[in-house]
Amino acid sequence: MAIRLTDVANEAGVSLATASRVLNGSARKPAPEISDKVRAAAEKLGYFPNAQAQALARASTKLVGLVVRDIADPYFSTIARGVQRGLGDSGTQVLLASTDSDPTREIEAVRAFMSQRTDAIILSGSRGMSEDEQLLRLIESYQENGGQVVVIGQPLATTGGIQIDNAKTSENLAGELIRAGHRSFVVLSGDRNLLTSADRANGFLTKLKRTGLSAVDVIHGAFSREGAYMAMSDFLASHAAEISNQQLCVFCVSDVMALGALRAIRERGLRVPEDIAVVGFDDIPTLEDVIPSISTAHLPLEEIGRWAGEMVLSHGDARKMVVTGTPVLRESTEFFTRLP
Amino acid sequence: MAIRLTDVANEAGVSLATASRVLNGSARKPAPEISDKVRAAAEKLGYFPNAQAQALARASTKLVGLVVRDIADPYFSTIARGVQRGLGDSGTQVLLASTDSDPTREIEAVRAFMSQRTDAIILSGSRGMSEDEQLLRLIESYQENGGQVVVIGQPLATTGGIQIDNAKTSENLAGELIRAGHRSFVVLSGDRNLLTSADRANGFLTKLKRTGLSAVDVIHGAFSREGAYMAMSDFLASHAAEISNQQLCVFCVSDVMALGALRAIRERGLRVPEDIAVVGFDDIPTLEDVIPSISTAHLPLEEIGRWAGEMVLSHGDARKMVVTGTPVLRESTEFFTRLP
DNA sequence: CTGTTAGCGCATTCAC
DNA sequence: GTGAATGCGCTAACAG
Repeated sequence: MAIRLTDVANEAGVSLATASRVLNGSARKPAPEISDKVRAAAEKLGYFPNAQAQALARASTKLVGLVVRDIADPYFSTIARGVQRGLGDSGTQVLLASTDSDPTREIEAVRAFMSQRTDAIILSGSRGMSEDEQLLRLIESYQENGGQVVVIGQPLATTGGIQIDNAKTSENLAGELIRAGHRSFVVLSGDRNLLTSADRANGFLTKLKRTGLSAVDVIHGAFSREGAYMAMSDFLASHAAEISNQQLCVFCVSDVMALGALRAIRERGLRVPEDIAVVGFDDIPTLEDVIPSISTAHLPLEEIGRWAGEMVLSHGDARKMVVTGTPVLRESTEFFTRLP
Repeated sequence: MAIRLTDVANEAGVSLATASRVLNGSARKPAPEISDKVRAAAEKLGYFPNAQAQALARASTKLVGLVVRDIADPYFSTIARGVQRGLGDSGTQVLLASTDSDPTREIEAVRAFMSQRTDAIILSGSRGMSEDEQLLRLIESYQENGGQVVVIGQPLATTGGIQIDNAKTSENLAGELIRAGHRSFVVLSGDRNLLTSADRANGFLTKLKRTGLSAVDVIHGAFSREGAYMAMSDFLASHAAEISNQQLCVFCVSDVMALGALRAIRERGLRVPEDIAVVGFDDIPTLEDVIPSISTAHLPLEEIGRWAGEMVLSHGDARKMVVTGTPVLRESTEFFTRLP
């Protein structure tokens, strides 16, 4: 790559220092005439500051790393959009990494971001179990070196971020479903070691218990559309009898899983909500296009991302905020009474 | 940030150069004993190479910039996933920029990437009209300085990339619809200055003409779900008569627009496909969850992204490849004969 | 095979 | 207000 600041300085007949001062904000303001000359030279030569060199000379890189599980998942892509919006025109660039739910890859991503000396790292798809000691240590050392960490989802002791109160949200959601008339629930949860999944499932079960109810069953699948599809298919195959007896309500710990379950239910020739009701969690944009409309717990995903971005900019004083989702009952959970 | 290579070298009692050689691939291999000592020191101190410094000293940054219109749009997020997959474990990091369809922001994104000295830039949401002279000049200067450019969608004279043959794909799609029995078409196109949109609409119209047919109407809306929703709503309101007369088939130049149109149609109380057939373009993953299943032209989005990523790695000899979509007729275009 | 040295491009003290 | 010099952390000749 060519055209260095030195070239611009020469072209303008000034010193390197002066050129630097005019082309980038500096306390000392060069004379207007000089400034114009330098700017003209830069324009003429097509100068572009070398961000790497600047980063080296300054302290900051104006880079923030965003870790997601899968950028093609609407949950994460919506958050990603929010983050970019939150960063606005601050000139901060986003470095993206997808982990595919692989803890190893998550660590690699953080390592890579540390190498890039990103000013901040936004973790949005972390497992969140404290067992990830390696990750925790990594993050701590990043923080010790001045790195900022914003976590979306689980709180992480040493970091700020947007915590999602999954348990409470699920409790509220269960409450609404019960109020709507439902009594027979099945919980479709994700991987057992995914804190998000566990919290949502447990919150739901807690509310049931407190109301004197209990889940007909709690099943597990991968925290994905396919995982839910398979788990639901298995369940339907082995519980045909119970299903025809009553209107079950299946609580899926994420909308993406709800969509997988929905497909399994349909393939089985069952109707939603007449035969089986389905609820999700997250309120991803995709739901707008699904019929029947899917009940869920609404999370302001894009805003959450935006807040994360803004926290980064405001050099987030390790601020923590808590978001509780809002139950939204739609067609997929309309209650039907069965005649015996 | 702390812990430099120098520190590691001191700790290990070797020279800076040696430390560098063992910690990063070099032609010259230090002795095993020395290597172990250095690695141990690095591990102990928690050393992380400073990517900025490395980039400065080497030539390459191992960074690639990805420009999309909106990362929350399934079309782009799927491509983004592909790109990441294509880059695999090459250690190349992805810098993400969203333009919101604003040419200015696209230019800013490219500028930013040039400043970051990304080894390559992948343009996936470009307007593609040659009027963007500013962008073109920018890209040329980037290339002159050794930057690689991969364009997804429109070809761009000086660059390689994955070209999507929108016109031909649309022609084929129209052909299939005609074969299925459809005769009355409406084309719902996007912004007039979006080449992708124009090519798709024109290809479709070309095929109609060649078959002795012509579109009942060609309407325009923003190249988005909302844009399509509004355009379709307007159309339905002002063409009620024609609609009840026959089974129209609405070709939307993208799936996202098809989803918007679908919503407008439903709100109007019309059925798809009985009253109106709907076709999209792209085959975004979202379609899997929509009922009725939407006919479309299938594009291997994730693979396209992957190819782009691979091109970057193989230092893509400005290779160009052309992809033609495959018509996929599903429920949304089932043909119904009207009784007079 | 290992160590020394000179930049990579820029910001920034320090003199003038 | 402007210029010369130093260093950011690292790689790559170049010597030894």
